[in-house]
Amino acid sequence: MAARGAPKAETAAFAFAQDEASAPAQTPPAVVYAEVALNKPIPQEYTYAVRAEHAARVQPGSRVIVPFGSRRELGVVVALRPDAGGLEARRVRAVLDAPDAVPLLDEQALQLGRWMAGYYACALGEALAAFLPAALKREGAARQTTLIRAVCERGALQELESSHPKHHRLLRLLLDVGDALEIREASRRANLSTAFAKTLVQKGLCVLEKVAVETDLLQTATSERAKPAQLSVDQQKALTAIEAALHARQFQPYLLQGVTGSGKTEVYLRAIEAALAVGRGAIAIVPEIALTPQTVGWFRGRFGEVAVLHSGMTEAQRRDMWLRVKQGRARVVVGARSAVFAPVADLGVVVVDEEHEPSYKQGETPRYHARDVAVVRARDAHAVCILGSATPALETWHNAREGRYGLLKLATRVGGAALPPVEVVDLRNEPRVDGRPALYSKKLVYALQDTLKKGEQAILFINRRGWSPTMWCQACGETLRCKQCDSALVLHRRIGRAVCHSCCEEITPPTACPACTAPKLRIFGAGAERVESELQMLAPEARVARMDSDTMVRREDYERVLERFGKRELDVLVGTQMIAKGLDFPLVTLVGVLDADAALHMPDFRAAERTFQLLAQVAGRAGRGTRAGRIIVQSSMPEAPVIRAAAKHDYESFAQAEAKLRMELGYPPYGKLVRVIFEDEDAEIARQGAAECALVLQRAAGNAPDLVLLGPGEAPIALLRGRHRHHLMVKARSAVHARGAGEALPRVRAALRQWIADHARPHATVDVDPVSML
DNA sequence: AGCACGCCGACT
DNA sequence: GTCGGCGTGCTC
Repeated sequence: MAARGAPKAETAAFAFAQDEASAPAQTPPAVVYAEVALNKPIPQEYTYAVRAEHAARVQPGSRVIVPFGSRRELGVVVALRPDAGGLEARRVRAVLDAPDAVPLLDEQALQLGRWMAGYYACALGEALAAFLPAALKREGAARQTTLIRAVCERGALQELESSHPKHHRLLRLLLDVGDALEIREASRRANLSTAFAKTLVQKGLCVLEKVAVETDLLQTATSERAKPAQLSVDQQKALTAIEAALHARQFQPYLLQGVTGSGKTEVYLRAIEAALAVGRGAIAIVPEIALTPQTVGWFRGRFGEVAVLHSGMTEAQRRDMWLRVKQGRARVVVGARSAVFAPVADLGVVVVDEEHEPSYKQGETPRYHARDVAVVRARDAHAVCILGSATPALETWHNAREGRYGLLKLATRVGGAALPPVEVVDLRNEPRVDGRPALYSKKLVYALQDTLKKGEQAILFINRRGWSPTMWCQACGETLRCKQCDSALVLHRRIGRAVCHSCCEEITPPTACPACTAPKLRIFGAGAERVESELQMLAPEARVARMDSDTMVRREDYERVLERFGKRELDVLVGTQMIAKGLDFPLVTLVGVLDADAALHMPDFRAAERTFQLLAQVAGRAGRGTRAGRIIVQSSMPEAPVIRAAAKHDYESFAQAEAKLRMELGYPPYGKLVRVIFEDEDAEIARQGAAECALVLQRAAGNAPDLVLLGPGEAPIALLRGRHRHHLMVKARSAVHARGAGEALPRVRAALRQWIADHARPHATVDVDPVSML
């Protein structure tokens, strides 16, 4: 909420003196006072006087411009009061402006914001900032956006390569896109500030374009999805339950569990239809990666006026969409994570598709989980919340089992196609190449050749970008690491650079070991780039495309590749996460997972769950047509229970086994986690801060039963962007199961808040219900 | 988070 | 002598 146009030379003292001098004589008196929440990590609201001229426009939920120190800030009014609440009158400053004729946030939004601030331990203003599109968080709504376009040849890259690596990265992105990009968007994608874009313009390599783009990028897409005349028995049952709750105006969360192809989407669409029929609105959130024109098209095709909120849109477009919803011109919203906050009046249905997706957790403040916000929002609105998944998060599974969520199961695939069998290949038994397991097992190679011979298609999945994730020196054993992050650099051959996947920083790969100067670095391991390349050697005649965030720079790239794949102009898709979801091609009869263990090795109690979900999702891509499918999963630990359960498509037995472990260890859903991350440029300060804070928390906890402090210790990513990281974890048994934790946890949280308030360094971040432990 | 104020080291 | 480092404290 940085306000623009702040008076340049005005100091705090000067502004204060001026207010004071003019207040009694000339300024009209305040008619009311406003509590204003600012988007800053200050656990407090501020009181401002409201003069008569602004009174009508200053309501709870209104945005206001206020003086704050020496600056102007945009904040949100969270309450009005008749007096300044015992605050010394001369210390109260006045609201400068109120831009909205009508409050942008309603009472329910403020209530949800308060819940978020309390639950996720952030300031109210930070929570409320999540409700507004970026363009409305700044003073003076932008009527136009600035786009940047590269106007040079690729040759210009070379000059920047070693001297200005950041400019090089940004310019390459722009050249790859080959089109104008919003300046903010381009900078965000290159993980840079907008300053670098401006330098490129100054050098004459790029130009800026001011455009008043108001059109919806995805508007053109309406994909027909035939409305089935008849629902399956399970679908009908689910819908009947949903409609009953909807008509009773009763809060009801549901877990809608069904494998891919079982018809969850049709249930969402009918539920939304039912909400509209009784005059209520609806929100559907889907993982960012699944928010394709096709998905949006299903909703547009059925409902016509659908607002889409998506990160691929410009700020102006998102602002317009948001306002369209606010004005009630669109009653159905489809969007990614942040769309849970869409200002839909009289919400009847909230859908969270693929509710287990970790991307629903926001990585920055406010660190909310969109699925959990959806449930709370539905509760406040007396709405139905539908959480859909084939492989629910264990938390959701548990809630359904305990009866807190209704369970709606879709048992069969529509059309009755059976899930194809999974064949697990033990990589340890494969002949070694260079002392390392081969990338492709013999079984996978044969299956691929067979598939190609039959004119069918295949999908190969590897959960890593780039060519090779490790470059190491045989002489001294060192691996090449990012200086800023300490994580291993990944070789990307196409661009000929070594890239840090943590901070996006990249270097030209050195020819000699930086540590011991031995002349050669060896390459070890594989990413999508290498998988693709090796495939070309194994099956030279195969027409292959790679889909990962390196090759899919533009939205159109993605669409075009899928279109070609659908038209059988391609035989094999190689890709990362990006191809794990949603693809529905009847001629795909083979799915290969090259390294099923990758996710299992993550330092995370959810590693097994992730692995299961990933395998199930990828497996769902095969055999969707009439021909039988095959799934080949390569693993170095095929006896692991997760792999075995995944091979049998047996979610329930996996969930039960996993639940047992979680219960024993007190992890979610049987316990609650709060993670605190301590960061500082100085490793010692980070370490000591963590240790000291841990001690304070331990004291606050006393010897409460069922409340455990884990750590402190180095975070798995111990160095990120030049900041050393330590962390600790508070683990509390769920109140239902525990005695004592109910009181101890709030006590610990209060102590934590206090400690953070008292210490500027190291910087501490609180992550409630963390989803990543890195 | 900014940002101003305030107190100690290497420069014209 | 001063410019500038970043610790500390405040913002209605």
